[in-house]
Amino acid sequence: MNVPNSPSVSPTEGAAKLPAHEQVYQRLRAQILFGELAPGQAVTIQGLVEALDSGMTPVREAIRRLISDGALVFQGNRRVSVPELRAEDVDELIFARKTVECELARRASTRMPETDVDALEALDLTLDTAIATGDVPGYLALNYQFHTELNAHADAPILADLADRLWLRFGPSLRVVCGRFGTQSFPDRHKDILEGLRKKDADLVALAMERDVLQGMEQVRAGLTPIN
Amino acid sequence: MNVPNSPSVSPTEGAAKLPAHEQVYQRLRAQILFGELAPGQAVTIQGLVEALDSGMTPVREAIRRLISDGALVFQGNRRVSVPELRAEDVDELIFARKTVECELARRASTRMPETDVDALEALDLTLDTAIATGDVPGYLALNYQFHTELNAHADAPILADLADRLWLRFGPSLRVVCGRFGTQSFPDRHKDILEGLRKKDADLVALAMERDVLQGMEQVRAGLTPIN
DNA sequence: TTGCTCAGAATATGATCAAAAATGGGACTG
DNA sequence: CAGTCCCATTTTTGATCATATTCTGAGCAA
Repeated sequence: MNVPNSPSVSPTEGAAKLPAHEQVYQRLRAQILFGELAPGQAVTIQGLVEALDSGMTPVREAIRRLISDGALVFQGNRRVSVPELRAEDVDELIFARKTVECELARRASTRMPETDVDALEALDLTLDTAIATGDVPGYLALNYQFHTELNAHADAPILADLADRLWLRFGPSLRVVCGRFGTQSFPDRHKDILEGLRKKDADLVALAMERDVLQGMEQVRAGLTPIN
Repeated sequence: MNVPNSPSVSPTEGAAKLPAHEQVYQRLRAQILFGELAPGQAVTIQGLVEALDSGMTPVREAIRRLISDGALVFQGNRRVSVPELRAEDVDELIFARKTVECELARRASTRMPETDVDALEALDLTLDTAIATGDVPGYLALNYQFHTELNAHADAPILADLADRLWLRFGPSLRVVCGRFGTQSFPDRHKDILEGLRKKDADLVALAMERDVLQGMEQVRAGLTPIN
């Protein structure tokens, strides 16, 4: 799931040219999205400076961006931590994801060329093996990638951006769910989505997406820490 | 060792409670939201350091946050500027605002106490005078405040956050429209919204909000620069 | 318990380095 | 001979870091 850091091959272009604050942002973002940082966990600037072997300024900028993303919360005093999801938050996320991601799926169904559907299906097969083998990090990364690539084909950058932000909010909790129940409990609707994409049936895709979102979010709700 | 506590009176200033990067963020955000920065205008760090008489780090962090908000865009090379809205963007914004803000209005209609509806109505009266007198900055600020306070009463922080972000995207363009057509061309639906809030009629509020959003966004669409 | 002190972390500044845009001179072409 | 294009120089701006300053919260003493 990581970007292959091979700056030796392509000297002119590649990940090595990204500024440090961008690299720190991407890494931290991935860590949050895939649950390497637990909900409620404190995040300190100097801790990240040491952990990521970076300077202080890039870390600060990355943290600001992630706070704005809703992926981190600023706790009044100067403390920053990974947010903990509440039951009411899940209701909002369900509504927002249903409307935004269904619309994105609808748009993608009319714009996605056949070859890209093939690629998405191949991705979904890899996802299935990750589920079968209980590979939690792989499952989280591939599931996210499935939805992200679908959204990217909707040709709607603002909506895709909204969807991306929503994922950042429940990413840490999703990981908790997987840790508690395993990957077996995630019967997704990706096959239905793919079928709809092949038929270019927007309604079918939207319906399948709605079910996929609902199933995923109900799992998240079930995995919320009851009170403490 | 410091001088013992005398925090009662501060001799030099009174508003030093917020950290500098927060102050810079609020100011820049307001400038973008209310169109003091034109779409397409370049934003430089050092320019802001001089203009706001601040250090480099606070400006830098504020810019990162605003990029994450979608209020500024990072233009590949290290340049940052105020984004220019395109016709397709308006379509997305219409969809997103309609779904998100209508839901927020729906929720607010069942939760907003009578006294707060009164306050909102008073705000709307001030807004009317701003429209009548052609006070563009006042109109923009009060209109934003009307919607923000309504959203705040929905008890849905995630959705309210999404809505706030959407406003940042079309704020600069809204100012352009006002500069071109004046405030007279904005017949809002606030009266209908208020009526629905009084009756606690969620459907009525949602319908009025949908019309208000549509009217506003169509104005924005009409004011897009048709060049290139 | 209350108040003081102190260690440590966050905030903010300015300097330094690097990169990109702007500028200007020179050569080439019409 | 004039205009234009290209490339090197200059200058502006962004990125990063080391360091000083401020603030928070915990520990200790009365």
